[in-house]
Amino acid sequence: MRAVRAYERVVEQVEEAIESGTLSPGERLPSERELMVQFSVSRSTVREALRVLQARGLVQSRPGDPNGAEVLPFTPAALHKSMTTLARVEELSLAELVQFRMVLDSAAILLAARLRTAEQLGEMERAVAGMRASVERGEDAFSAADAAFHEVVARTGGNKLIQICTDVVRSIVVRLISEKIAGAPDREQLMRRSIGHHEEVIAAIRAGDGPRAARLSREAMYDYYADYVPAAERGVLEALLD
Amino acid sequence: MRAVRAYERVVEQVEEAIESGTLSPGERLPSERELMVQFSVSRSTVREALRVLQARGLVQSRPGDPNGAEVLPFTPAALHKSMTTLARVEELSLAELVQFRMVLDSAAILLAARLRTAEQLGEMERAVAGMRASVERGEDAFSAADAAFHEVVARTGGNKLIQICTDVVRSIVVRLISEKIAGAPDREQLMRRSIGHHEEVIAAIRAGDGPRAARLSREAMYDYYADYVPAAERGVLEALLD
DNA sequence: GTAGCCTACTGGTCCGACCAGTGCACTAGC
DNA sequence: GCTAGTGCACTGGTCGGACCAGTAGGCTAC
Repeated sequence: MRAVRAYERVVEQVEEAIESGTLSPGERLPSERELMVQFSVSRSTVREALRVLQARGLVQSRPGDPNGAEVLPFTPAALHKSMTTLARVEELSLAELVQFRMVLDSAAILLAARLRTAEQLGEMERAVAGMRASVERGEDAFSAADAAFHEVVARTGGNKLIQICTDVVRSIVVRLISEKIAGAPDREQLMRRSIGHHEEVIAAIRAGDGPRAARLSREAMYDYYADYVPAAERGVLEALLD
Repeated sequence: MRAVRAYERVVEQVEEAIESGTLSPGERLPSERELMVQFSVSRSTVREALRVLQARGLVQSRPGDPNGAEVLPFTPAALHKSMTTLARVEELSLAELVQFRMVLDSAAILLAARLRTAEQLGEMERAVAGMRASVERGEDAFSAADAAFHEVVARTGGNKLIQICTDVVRSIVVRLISEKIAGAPDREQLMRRSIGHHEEVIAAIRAGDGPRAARLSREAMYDYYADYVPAAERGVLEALLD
C-alpha cells in the first residue's frame, strides 16, 4: 500500500480530462482558487499539481491572465527534456545519438519513398533549395533548413512517433556539436556535399527506390557527422552502411 | 524578455547539480526547510521546484524521512510517461507503435549480430528458453520473458537510446493490446510460433548474418502483432518486410 | 466616439501553522 | 550489563491567509 498524495489526485483527474479529450487544447482550466474548492484542497496543493502538469507539457499558466491555465496542444517538449536528461546522466555518446538518427531517419525515408505524393516530393525539393540558399547565411540557417527537410520527409513517412523522435534527437545532436562546428574548417564544403547527398536521396525517392534512398540517407548522415565522432566509435556507425 | 520564476531558478540549479554529477544517485538533498534558506525562497516555492524535479524523475521524497529528498538514478519513467501521453493525445495507432519497434528492434539486432560475445549469445538462448518455459504460465509471464529477450539483444547492440526507446514502446504496446489478447483464441499457437521466430533470429545472429537476423525479427514482430492491427494499416508495416 | 482610468480578477510568492510519519537517543526495566 | 520501550526532534504533506504585480474589460471623463 502507498498513501496517495492529495496533489496526485488532482494531477490524475486533470490529466485524465485532457487525455480523454474532455478538455481540448486552447481551453482553460478553472482558476487556482476555483480548483481548490472543486477538489477540496488548498491552493498550495493545487499549485503543486499544476506544476507537475506544466512539467509534463500539458498546461501553461501566465501571471495576470484572467482565465485559468491554458491546456496546451501536445508538444514533444517533455519528451525532449527527458531525452536530454538521458543524454547527460547516462552519458549518451554522439555516436549513439547519430546512430539512432541513422536508423530512424532512414526508416522514415524508406516509408516516404512509398507513400509520397507529387506535392510532398515538391516540398522536399523546395526544402533542399532552402538548404542551398542558406549556405551563406551561417550555421543556424543551414541547420534550420536541414531540419525542415527532415521534417517533411518524416511527415511523409506517416509515423508520428518516428517523426517526433528524430526531431528531438536531431536538436540534441545539433546542440551537442554546435561549438565544435563553429570553429571547424571547410564547413561550406561540408554543407555543399551534404546538399548533394540530400539530392541523391530525393532522386531515389522520386524513383520510388525506398531501400536505395534509405541507404543513401544513412551514408549522408555518416558522412556529415563522422568527423565529430571519435574514431573508436565510428565502427558501430559503419555497421549500418552496408 | 520573460520573467523567470523563483521555483524555476531552484529547479535549474538542483538539476544542474544532479546532471553534472555534483549530486549522485543515492545522495540526499537538504531538507525543504534548509533549501528555503539556501535559495532565499519560501517553502512553497521549494516544494513546487521539488515537484517539478520529481515529475522529471530526478528526485523522490518520502514523508517522515529524516533526510531530504533522494537523488534517483536515471529511469526512463519520465520518458515513458511522455511517450504514453503522446500515444494518447496524438492518437498514435498500434500500427505506428509496432512499426517503430520493427525499425528500432531490427536495428538493435543488426548491431547485436556484429558485437555479440559468446556469453551474450548464451544469454539470448537462455532468454528464449525462458520464453518456452513461460508459455503455460500465462500472458504476463510470456510477455515478461519476451521483454527479457529483447532487453538482452538491445543491450548487446550497445546503443542505450535504442534500448530504452524500444523498451518503453514495448510496454506501451503490451498494455494497449493486453485486453484484446486476453480473449484471443490460439494464443498458445501464436506463442509457439513466436518462439520459433526468435530461434531463427538467434541462429542468424550466431551465424553473424546481421541483415538476415534483422529481417527475420521484423517478420517475427509483424507476424505476432498483425492480427491486432486493422487491415487498412498493415500496408505500412509490410513496407518494412522486403 | 474614444482615450484613459478603475476594478476585479489572475498567478507568483511568502508566512505561519498543524499533522502524521520516521529515526535516534535516551531511559526504564530486566 | 543489555535490551525493549519511549519520547523528542526532525521530516514531508497540507492547510489557510496574506500581499504583490500583472492583465482584461468595463466604466468614466473628455
